[in-house]
Amino acid sequence: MKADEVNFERKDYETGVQIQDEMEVRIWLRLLTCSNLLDTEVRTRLKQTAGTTLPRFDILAQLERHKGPMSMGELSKRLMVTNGNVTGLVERLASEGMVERAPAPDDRRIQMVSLTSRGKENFANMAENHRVWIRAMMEQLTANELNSLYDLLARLKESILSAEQKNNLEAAE
Amino acid sequence: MKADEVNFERKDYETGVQIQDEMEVRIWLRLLTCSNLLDTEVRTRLKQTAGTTLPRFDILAQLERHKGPMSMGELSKRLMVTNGNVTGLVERLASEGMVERAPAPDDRRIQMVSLTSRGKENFANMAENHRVWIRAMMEQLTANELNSLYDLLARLKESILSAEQKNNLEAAE
DNA sequence: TTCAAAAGTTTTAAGCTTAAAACATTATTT
DNA sequence: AAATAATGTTTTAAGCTTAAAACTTTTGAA
Repeated sequence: MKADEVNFERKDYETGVQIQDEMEVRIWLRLLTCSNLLDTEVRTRLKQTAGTTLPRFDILAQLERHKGPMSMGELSKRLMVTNGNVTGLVERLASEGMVERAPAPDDRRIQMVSLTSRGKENFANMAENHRVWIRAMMEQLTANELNSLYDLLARLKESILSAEQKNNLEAAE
Repeated sequence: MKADEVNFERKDYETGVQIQDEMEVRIWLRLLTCSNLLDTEVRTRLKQTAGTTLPRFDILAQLERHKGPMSMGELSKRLMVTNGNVTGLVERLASEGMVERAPAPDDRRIQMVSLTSRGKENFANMAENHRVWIRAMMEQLTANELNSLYDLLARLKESILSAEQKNNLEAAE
C-alpha cells in the first residue's frame, strides 16, 4: 500500500462530513464507520485464520448453539436471511465437510442440518479467536464507557424500532 | 406476515445472546443490530421512493459534493470501494441517465463522471428525504443522549483503529 | 526513439444477498 | 379419495462486492 492511500485503508464514511450536517446524520455515519471497521476486521481475520467467511461462521454458530440438527427454515429464521440464502451457504459448508444434511424422517420436505465432528472442532477454534478479536478492538474503552455505550445503543434501537412501527401503521392506513 | 414471525421482521443479531457472553461481544451484536436496522430502513425507503439503491445514492452524493466531473479512481477512493465496483455502478447510473462519462481531454485513460441535470434533480429529492428518515429514527433520543453516543462512538472508533494498527505492526515483524 | 514501468480502468470469477417463481411434500377441505 | 391450500425448500435473475488478471494509455529511462 502506498503512503498516500493510508487514509483509505478501511471504510470511513465520515470522510465527507460537512459542518452543516445535522447531529443525527453524523451519528449515522459514525455508527456506520464503527460497524464497518469491526465487520471488516472480523471478516478479514476469519479469512486469514480459518479460510472462511462471516456468513458461514454464523451458520456454524447457530448450529453449535442449538445443539442438535436444525431445519433449513429454522436456520434462516434465526439468521434472519432468506431461505435461498441459507441453501447456498449450507451447500458450501457441506462441500467443505463442516455440516451434513438429511431429510427429516417424518416430513420429507424438511432438510435437517447438523455439524460434523470436523465442523465442531473447526468452530470451537474460530469462536475463541473471535472473542479475542472483539475484546482487543474495544480495549481502550473503560468499563463505564462500555456500559454507557451499551445502554445508549439500546435507546437507539428502541427509537429505530418505534419509528419503523409508526411508519408501518401509517402505511397500513 | 404471520404473528409469530414479528420478531424476525428485521435483522436483530441480539436474538441469540447468552448470559455468559462478555460485554464486548454484546456491544458488538447490539451495534450490528442498530447499524443493520438503519441500513435496511434506508435501503428499503430508497427503493420504494426513488427506485434506487444505497450504493448508487452514494455515488450521486459524492458527485454532488464534489461539484464538477470526477474520475472513476477518485470516486472509488472517496467511496472506499474497488475500481471495478465503481465501474458497474456508474454503468447502471449512466443507463438510467443520471450520470455521464467522458474521457479526460488530456489523459485518455481517465474517465470523468458527472451528474446530468436529471441526476441532480433526482438526488436533491432523495437527499432531503434521507435526512428526514435518519432524524425520525433517532427521534426518541435526547440531545444529551445524542451527544454522548456521538462521543462514545468516537472512542470506539479510536480503539478499533489503534487495535488494527497494533496488529499491523505485529504482522510486519 | 524505443521499450519497460506505472497509472487508470475494465473484465472476470467467486461469493453474498434478496425477491419471486418453481418444485416437492404434507395438511385440509369437500 | 381428489382437489386445494399450506408449508418447506430450491432455483433463478438481478445486484453488490472483492481480488486478481487483463487492457489501455501515459510516463520515464536507456
